[in-house]
Amino acid sequence: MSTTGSRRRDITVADVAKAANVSKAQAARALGNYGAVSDDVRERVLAAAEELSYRPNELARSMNTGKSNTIGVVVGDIENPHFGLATRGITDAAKKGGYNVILINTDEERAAEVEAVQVLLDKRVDGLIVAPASSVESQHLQRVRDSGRPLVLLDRAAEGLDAETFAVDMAAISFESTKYLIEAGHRRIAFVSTVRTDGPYVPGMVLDSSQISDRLEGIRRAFEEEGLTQPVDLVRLNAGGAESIRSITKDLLAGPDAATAIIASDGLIALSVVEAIQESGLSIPGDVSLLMYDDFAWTRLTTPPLTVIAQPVYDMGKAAATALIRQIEGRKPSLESPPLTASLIRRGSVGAPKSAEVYSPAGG
Amino acid sequence: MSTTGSRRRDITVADVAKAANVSKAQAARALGNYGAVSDDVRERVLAAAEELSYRPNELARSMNTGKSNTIGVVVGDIENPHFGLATRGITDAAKKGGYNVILINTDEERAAEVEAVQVLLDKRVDGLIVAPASSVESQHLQRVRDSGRPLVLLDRAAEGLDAETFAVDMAAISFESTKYLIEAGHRRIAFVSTVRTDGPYVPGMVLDSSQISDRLEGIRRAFEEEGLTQPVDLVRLNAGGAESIRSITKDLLAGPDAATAIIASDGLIALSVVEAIQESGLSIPGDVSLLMYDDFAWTRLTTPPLTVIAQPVYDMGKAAATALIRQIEGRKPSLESPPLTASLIRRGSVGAPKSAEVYSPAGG
DNA sequence: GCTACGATTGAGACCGGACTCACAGTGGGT
DNA sequence: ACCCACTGTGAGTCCGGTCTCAATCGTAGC
Repeated sequence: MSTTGSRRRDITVADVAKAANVSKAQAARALGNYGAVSDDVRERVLAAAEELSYRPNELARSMNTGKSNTIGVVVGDIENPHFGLATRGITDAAKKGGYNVILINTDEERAAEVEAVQVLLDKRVDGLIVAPASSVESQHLQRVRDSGRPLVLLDRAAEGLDAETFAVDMAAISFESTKYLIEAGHRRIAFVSTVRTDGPYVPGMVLDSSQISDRLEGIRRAFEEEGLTQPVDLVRLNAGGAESIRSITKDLLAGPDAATAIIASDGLIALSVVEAIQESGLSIPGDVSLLMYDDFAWTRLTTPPLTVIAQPVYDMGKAAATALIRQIEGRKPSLESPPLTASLIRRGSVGAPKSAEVYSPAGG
Repeated sequence: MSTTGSRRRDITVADVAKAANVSKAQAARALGNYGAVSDDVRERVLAAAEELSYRPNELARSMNTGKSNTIGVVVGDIENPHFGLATRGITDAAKKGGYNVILINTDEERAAEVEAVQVLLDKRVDGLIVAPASSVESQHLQRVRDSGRPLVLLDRAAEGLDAETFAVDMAAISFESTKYLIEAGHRRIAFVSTVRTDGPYVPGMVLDSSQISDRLEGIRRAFEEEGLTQPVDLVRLNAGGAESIRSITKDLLAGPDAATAIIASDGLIALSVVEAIQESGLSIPGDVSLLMYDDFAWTRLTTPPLTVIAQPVYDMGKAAATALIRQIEGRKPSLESPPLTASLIRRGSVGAPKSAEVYSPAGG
C-alpha cells in the first residue's frame, strides 16, 4: 500500500522531479501550478508526488514568496470567554480567507505584549491583530506599522495610532446604561474594573485602557446630563483577583453612603461581586442593582437573571480578521463595515433603589 | 533618533555584515552567538545590528535548523470555555518552553481536523496537540506519527494510537457520580450529550468520542454494582443546538417514567437543560436533579448552585504541552506526571427524587 | 524551405540564515 | 627556531522552495 519504513528526510520537489524524470523547475511548476507545463509532464509529476506522498514545505515557500499566510493574534487572556469568542470569530474569518492563526496570550502585561509582537514580526506573519493592554503606550505597535505589516486593533483603541480598530462605542453604551440606572432612581452608582492605576480614581486621570476611560466618560456624561454629578468615590479600579473584588464590593455596600447599583466591568468581576453581595446577606435587585458587561449565556440562569451590556464579540473578531486580510491583500476598504454596537439587555438585576424616595423629586 | 523613511526590504545579516565591515559568516556568528568571534567583531556587529534594527528572519532560521519552535494545537471549539482554559494551559507551558502556538479550530468536524493536521505538518510545526473529534477514525493522526513528529492527545483518546493522552479517567468519575445519584435515591437518571451517532443509543454501540463512551460505561457500572440496570432509554445523544437540547429535556421530563436526574455532558448543554426545566415550571433539585461536567465559576451563582464534575482542564493543557515539548526535545519522560483526576463537587442541584419512596426498599 | 513566435524545458540564482571548510595568525612547548 | 593546537575569519554550500533567463522544439505564415 503506502511506503513503509521510517522517513528520515522530507520529500522535496527535487525528489519528485527525479522520480518523474523531469527537471526540478518543471516539477515545481507542475506542483505549484504556475508557468507552462505539458500535460505529460504534469501527469508524471503529480503521480510521482502522490506516490512519494510529497508535501510542500510551507516554510520554504513562505521564505521566498514573503507570505506566510499566517496572522498573529495577541490577546490579554484567552481563558476569558470574551476573548475566546472573539478568537473564534478571528479563526473563522482567517480560515475562510486561507490564513492560519498564531495566538499569543499576554496576561495583560505590557512586557509580554511587546515581546509577543516582536516574536510574531520575527516569524514574518502577514499581519497582526492586537487587543492592546495599554491604550497609552503603543510604541511597539507603531513599530509594527513601521515594519510595513498590517495591524488591526481589537477591543481597544491605541492613542496616536491610525490603525483600524474594531470595538464598540463604549462611551455611548455606558452613557445609555448609566442613564437607565439613573432613571430607575439610582444615584449612588459604583463602577468596578480591574484596570491598573497608580492611585485611586480621580476624574480625568489617564487610564491604560481606552475602554475603561470611555465607560467612565459615558457614566460622567449621563450624570451631567441629568444635572447631577457622578459619585467618583464609587469608582473602584485595580480590582485584581476574586478576593480583592469581594472586599471592594463589601466596602461599596457598607455605611450610610453605600452604593445602590454596581456596574461590573466584566463577567469575572460580576461573579465575585455577586458572591460578595450574597455573602453580605443582601439581595439583587432588592438591595443592590447589578449591571455587567458581556452577555454570557449563564447570565440568564442566575436568580435573578442579570441585566447586561451585550457586545458583538464574535462579530468584532470576525470583522477584525476580515479587515486585516483585506489590508494584507492590498484591497481597498470596499464596503463600510457594519457598525459594531453594544446593547443593553434588561433582565432582572436592576430595580429601584431601596431609598428611592430620598432622591425622588416628587416623593410620596 | 531612529532610521526614518520607508523600509522596503528587511535588514539581513548581509546588511549588518556590510555595515560592520566583516564577512557575512562572522556577522552571523556574532548574531547567532555561536562559533568563534573576537570581541572586537562582536561589538561592531552588535552595534551595527542595533543601528539598523536588525531582526532575524525566523522563517529562514527555521528552514535550515528544521525547528520552528512552534506547536500546533487543534481543538474542537475555542469558544467553549473548556477549550479556552485548556488552551491557556497550553500557551502558558509553550511560552515557558520557548514555543509559540498555532491554533486551529475544527468545529468538531473530521474533515476540518484532517486538513488542520495536514496544514500544521506542512508548516513544519515541531509537534502537535490534538483533541480528536473522533476516537475511532484516526488515520490522519497515525500519519502524524509516521511523519516522525511528536503528537499528544488532549481530552480524548484515539483508538490504536499509542500517543500520550492527557485526559481524566472519565469512567471512574462517571461511576462515582452516578453512584452518588443512585444513593440519593435516583433510578431514572438521564444522560444528554452532543456526540453524533447514526441512531438512538444502544448499549455497547461504538461512539466517536471515547470520553462519552467512558462516561456511559461508568454509568452502566454504577447501576450494575447496585444490582440495577441502567435506563438506557434516558441516554440521549445527538443533542446539537440549544433548541434540540430543550426539547430533549422536556421529553425526558414528561410522562410517568420521567427522569428524576439529568447528567449534562457539558456546560453548554446544562445551560439549555436548566432553561428547559425552568420553562417546564419545575424546580431544581425539588423536581429534577442536575449534574454537569466542568466546574465553571458561574455554576456557583445559579439558584441552586450546581453540583458539577470538576476537571483539571488548565492542568491538562499545561501537562499536554509540557509533555509534547519534552518529546520534541528528545528528553525521556522523566518524572511521572501527576494524575489528572476529576472530582465531584457537591453543591445544590442534586437532591432526593420526589418519588423516592417508590423505589426505596424500606418505604414509609 | 525558411523565419518567427509561442509553448516547453532545464540550469541556476535567490530568499536569509546556519554551518562546513580551508586558511591565517598566535602563542605555548621543546 | 620549529611544530602544533587553537582561535578568528571569509568564501561558499545548503535548506526547499520560487522564479528568471536562455535554449530548444514545433509549427504556422509566407
